[in-house]
Order: sequence, then C-alpha cells, then structure tokens
Amino acid sequence: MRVLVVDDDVQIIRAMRINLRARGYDVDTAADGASALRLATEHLPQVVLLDLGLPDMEGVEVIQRLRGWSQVPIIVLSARHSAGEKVRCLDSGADDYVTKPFGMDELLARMRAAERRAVPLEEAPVVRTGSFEVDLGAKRVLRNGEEVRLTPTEWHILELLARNAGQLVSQRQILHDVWGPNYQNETNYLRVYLAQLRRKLEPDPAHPRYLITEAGRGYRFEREG
Amino acid sequence: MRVLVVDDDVQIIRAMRINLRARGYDVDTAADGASALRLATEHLPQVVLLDLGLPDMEGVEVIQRLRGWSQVPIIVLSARHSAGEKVRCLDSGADDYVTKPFGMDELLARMRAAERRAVPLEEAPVVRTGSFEVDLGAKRVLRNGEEVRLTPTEWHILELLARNAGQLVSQRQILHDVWGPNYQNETNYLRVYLAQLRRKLEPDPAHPRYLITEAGRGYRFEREG
DNA sequence: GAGGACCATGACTGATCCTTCACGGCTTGT
DNA sequence: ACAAGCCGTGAAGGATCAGTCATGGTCCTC
Repeated sequence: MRVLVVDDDVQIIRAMRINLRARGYDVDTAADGASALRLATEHLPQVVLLDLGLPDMEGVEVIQRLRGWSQVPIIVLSARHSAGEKVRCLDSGADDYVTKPFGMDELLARMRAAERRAVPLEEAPVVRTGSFEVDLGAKRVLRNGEEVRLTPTEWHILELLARNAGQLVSQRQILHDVWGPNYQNETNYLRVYLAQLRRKLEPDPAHPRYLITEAGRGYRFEREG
Repeated sequence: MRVLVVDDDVQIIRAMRINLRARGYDVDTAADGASALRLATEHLPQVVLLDLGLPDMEGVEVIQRLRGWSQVPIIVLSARHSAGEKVRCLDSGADDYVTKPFGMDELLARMRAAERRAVPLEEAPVVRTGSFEVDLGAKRVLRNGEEVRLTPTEWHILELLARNAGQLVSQRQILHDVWGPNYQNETNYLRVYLAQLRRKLEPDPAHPRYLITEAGRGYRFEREG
C-alpha cells in the first residue's frame, strides 16, 4: 500500500514517514507540487496526503491536476481553518480535509476509509515470460496454466525481480528488501533461493533463461527467454 | 437527491431540513436509530447524516447495520471530539466525521464529495465453485442446492475471500477486516474458522480444494477445484 | 435456569519453511 | 596450471506455521 505525502516541512515529512512506515505503508514524499505530481504519475500511490501552502503551487491546483487523470483518494492536511478553503478543496476533488493539529489515529482511520471506497482501478500487473507468468496482484505464479507453489521468501524475491523486469537488481538490494538491513553479506541465501525459484520455474534449471545471474553484481528477471 | 438526517434534537432537525431543502435535497429525518434504519431501507437515500448520541442505539451500531446491506455514504456529525470515537466510526464504515459546530457550507461540500465518489451499486455477484456457490448479494451459501448455515464470523471471512476470488488474501488483512486493527497476531482464530468453513463446504475437508492455505502468506479462494 | 449457538483461547501434533553447512563446478587472474 | 572467489546444489536441524481438539465464557431462547 503506497502513500504519497506532500508537505514542505521536513519535520512533518519525517514524522509522517516514520508513522506510516510503522503501519506498513510504503511512503513517497514530496516537498512541492511539481515533484508531487511527478511522483504520483511514476509510483501510482493508493492515497495522497496533501498539505496546503506549498511553495510553488496552490493546493487546489495540485488537486485539479491530479484529478485530471487519477481517481486516487486525496486527503488534504491544513492548518487553515477557513471554511472557504475547505469547500474549494473538496469541490476540486479532494476526498477529505483534516485540520492541524490532528491525531495520527484519526488520520489513519480516514486513510482507511478513503482506501476502502477507492475505485478498484487496478490494471492487472502480470509479468509474462515464455515459460511462466507472475501475477503481482493475485500474488501467484502460473506455469503451463498450473499454479506454482512458492514460499513467502521465494515470492518476495520473485516479486522484487519481476517488478524490475529487465533491470539488474543488486544482491544488496534483494537482501535488504527481503531480510532487512542486517543481512547484506548473506549472499548465501540468495544462491539457495534463486536455485529453488529456478527449480520451480525454469524449463532447464541448470541453464536459466529468465532468472539470470550477473556474477558479483546481482540478478535480473528476463522476460524473453 | 435524497438525504436522511438522523438526530434526536428537534431544533437541529428543523434547521437541517430547511437548509438542505433550500439546496434542492429531498429530506428524510429520524430521531433514533431504529427509525433511521427503517427509513433507509424504505427510501434508499443517497446520503446519510448521522448524529451520535441517539437515544436507542450506539452510533457505531447504526453504521454497522446500515453497512450490512448498503454502501450509502454516511457522514457522522458529532459534538464529541474524542479521537477514539472517530476511529471507531470510520472503521465501522462511516465515510466522514464532522465535529460540531460546523459550517453549513463545509457540510454541503463534504456531502458533495461523498456523493461524487459513491459508486452506483453493483449487481449482486455470485461466486461459484465446483462444490458450492456463494451469493454475495443474498449473503448465503448453497451446496448441492441446499443452504449451508454459516455463523456471522464464518460468513464474514468467506465473503472476504470470495470477493477476492483467485487472489491471495493475507492473514493480516483478514484479521483486520473481521476482528479489527488490534487482532493482527491472533492467527489462531483463522485456523479455527477456516477449519469450520472447510468442514461445512469442502468435499474433503482434510484436503481442501477451494479454501487454500499458503503457509506464511495467507489464504486463497479458488474457484476451480 | 437449562440448553444451544457462537466465540475466544490454549495445547498438542504434524507439516512447512528458514537457516546453515558442505561440497563441487565454473570463472578469473596470476 | 593453480589458487581464489563466486556460484549452484543438496541435505539436515531447528524454528515457525497450520490443523485439530478441547475448554470455558457469553449471549439468546425457551
């Protein structure tokens, strides 16, 4: 669940990032309207928390430009209690308007409410190869139409590689993403799990076509065999 | 555009009725939870404005019973500033929570926001498997043409899985949806209830074909055996 | 107040998964 | 050719997770 936090106050950004991370959100942050709009197009967050009073743009303008192409829930955070501002934001397309100071619990509840009724816009993110397909939404892998059973760790690694299909993912990055920051030297694990993934997915596990090793650098998910 | 105003204060009822009428709404009013629920079923309002502190029923209960069959936007109006109350209402299914005193303009803007994103209600889908069918609209399960009796909790879990048929649903998500945010570690419950569901629905409960466990990941409703 | 339905909770057993190690092949540089 | 890394493979112990059964509690009905 990805959330985009837009605020020009570094303190707030930090506090929000910590709080939201702890609740299991992936957090993007932006300090101005332009980078907010860019990040929104790149990462497609499921919720946007928008502070008013950005340096480069009116809040209403950010809302309108987001609404130009996206239905993502927007929750406005603001210190201004002006009723007119609330009405303008809500009528521009914001979903909710919370005035500072607010409790984190309340904000989280409002985020859940917004997510709950969000249009399930989903484009089906499925990564296909010549031999199997990875359904990132359903969290499952099909090979010849049959489901392949993966363990949590196996899936975690495969998902990471598939989301970066065609690109090299470094060993450090995999270890960090899957096992956390304290396992960056356990390249052992990668060898074991990559072997298991190949055994389950590759036509000829001894000569991988899709899960490619780049010696000393990392691994790469290749779509075309 | 019909709106249902629920409040036990005659003054407020009158004021709201006048204000909303002037904006072109058709207004129903109820002074307690029971008549609110009855009016909601009879007139199918497009928005519900719900005051807390009704004489006969907790606000959360009204929300839950409405949500049992309706997706109508619910905006809670309350003099209580307690954060816990807000969280409970929002997590029970309320769309917004406005604290008194509030400006009429703000309320109207929030109503417009709620109406805007209200989904035109979907047709009741039925999820079929080789052994039974789940009627999400009628909230019941048929097996060999006969109704299977499910307890509320069993149904809640089955409904969640069936709505996401084919997709993996994590344990956390089920626990959060069914028991609330404070039960995310009670994986015990899932084991017990999944066993009960299998006993009632699976042809061979010891070897489930439709309610699939993925160890460490979650559960999956599988349509095809 | 007796009974039944439903829920919460704990204990036990079996299954699954993770970690770790050992060994051998392959590549690279000297 | 040899040594040193790096990688792939298989297997074993221990940790974690799931299925099952049993128990006590609460609420509602009769």
